[in-house]
Amino acid sequence: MENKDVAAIFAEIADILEIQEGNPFRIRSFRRAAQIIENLSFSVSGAIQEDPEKLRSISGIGKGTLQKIKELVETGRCQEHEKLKQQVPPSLLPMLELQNLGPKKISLFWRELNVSSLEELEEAAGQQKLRTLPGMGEKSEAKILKAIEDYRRMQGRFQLDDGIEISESLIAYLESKISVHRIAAAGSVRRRRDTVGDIDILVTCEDPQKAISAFVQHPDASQVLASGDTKASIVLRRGLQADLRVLEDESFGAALQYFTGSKAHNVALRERAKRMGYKINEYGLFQTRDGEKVAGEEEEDIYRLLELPFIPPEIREGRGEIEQAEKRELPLLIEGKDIRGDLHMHTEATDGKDSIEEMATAGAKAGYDYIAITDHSKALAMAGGLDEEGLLRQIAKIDQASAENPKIEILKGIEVDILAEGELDLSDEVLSKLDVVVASVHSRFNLSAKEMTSRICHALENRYVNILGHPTGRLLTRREPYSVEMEEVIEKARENRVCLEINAHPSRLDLSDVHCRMASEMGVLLSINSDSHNTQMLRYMQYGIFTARRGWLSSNDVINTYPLERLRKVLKKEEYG
DNA sequence: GCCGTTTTCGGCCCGACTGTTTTCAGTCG
Repeated sequence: MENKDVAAIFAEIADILEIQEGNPFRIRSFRRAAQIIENLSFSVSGAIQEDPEKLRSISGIGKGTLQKIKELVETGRCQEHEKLKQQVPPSLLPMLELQNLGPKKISLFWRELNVSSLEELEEAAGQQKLRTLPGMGEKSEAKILKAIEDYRRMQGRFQLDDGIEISESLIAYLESKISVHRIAAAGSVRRRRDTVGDIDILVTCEDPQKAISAFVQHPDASQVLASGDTKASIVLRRGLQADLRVLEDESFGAALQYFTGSKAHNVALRERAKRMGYKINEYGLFQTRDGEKVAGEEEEDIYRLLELPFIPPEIREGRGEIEQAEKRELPLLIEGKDIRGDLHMHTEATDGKDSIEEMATAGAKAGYDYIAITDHSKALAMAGGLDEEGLLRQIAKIDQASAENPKIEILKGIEVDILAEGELDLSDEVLSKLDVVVASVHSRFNLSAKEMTSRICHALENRYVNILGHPTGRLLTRREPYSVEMEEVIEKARENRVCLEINAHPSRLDLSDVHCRMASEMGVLLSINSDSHNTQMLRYMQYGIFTARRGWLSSNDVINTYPLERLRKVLKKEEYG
């Protein structure tokens, strides 16, 4: 059982308890446990078998949670969860996703009107039955119908690149409409999460009312969800929600801290503040004893007064960053300027658009010392994958291009398919002629976790494999990762001196941040690759760096920050870490 | 359910907006 499965069950327990109006603090504990488990850098099933104390020592995992994890790992079920599922129809739970509808109302509809599914809710609202209940009226009923419609239409989260682009355009729009003092995007966009659920913009300006009205009149706003004195929410045509908060200059830093989150980070920070005799909210840091405001204008001041170094937004996820910061043991996170090359890109030889020379020129322009050309292998017929002969011709072309391009080293590579049983799509003989071998799964995604794990591990045993490409195959917002026991794959990579890829394409970002941290803690090296299919895509590197930072990586964890000579040693497996 | 340099019991982050009220409950972030 993988961490995310265990986490999902705790989250569902919390949902059910919420509808039953159970103790809110108990509910919060289950949610917190779910979040901790999902973010863990080791697998709970391994820990249960080897060292349960490792779990128990985490703040937020107590006796009860540990017992339930143990039960889940050993039996695949948990009695309390099974019992709760009997008491509340599971069809009730998706209703929690509806905007402005929470457990209290859902429970009310269920008790009073026997509404137990989205469809029944829609029917009851259509028949104007909801408005007869206490606290309900005509408007609430209409809102629920709208929320059902939105739920069916909206796909939920958006890719980070879209989130960044939309927030930058909203900022430019506001700057063109009003006299802005300071403005910034907060939330998951600022934390550079792989997907974003909404956009948070903070602004200080001359005239707050004008900011709100300009915002709600944005030409791309399809809906205004709220519009108050200091806060407004709109839904953009693309389906993404955007929130604006208007602030005083003296609170900008506090608001930036507050709205950057994550929620888990803020809760932990507030607990610390409280222990130290302070109170934090979006307006500032205040002394508990006399209410005096001691910080607020700059975000840095808040961390400084709490006796912490500045914590980069990318790692503010409540994954132990505050404790590490307190000990001054946060890693020095990798930065864009550390990258010296790009080890995964395609050309017109297969499904890329540009030539070897054009990719090399683009690499040199990006300031790289080296690139690797890694086209597809023959199993990927759709992409015109290379067979042994084709690859030999490609090798000759790369040598030629390399001779003509003294500015940058062009490494000879391939992205070779991992076939059904874990064998590779090209012979060892031809692979041995290459500098870089990226091995990737592009087919048969539906294997069981066990089969997929052994398939990938088998491929990693090939002595020519250097990098496991996009290790879980996910496509953000479109395709779930295939099931695989990542801890086993990481262990196998370490044994065989293979690196794991962070595929920087914004729809992949795979390895995920959590798995990056797991890999680095287990002593495995990574490579951040753009997987470019044309020269424009080299810029995707930045998204891979965001993911690496979110995974607590420093430049030493990432082989394409190494000078060429050191990189070559790693690729020849003479050196590792 | 979790936690403890005030506590093994009694707390648990906090403020804005909306719709329903006529002082507040529910929801959200």
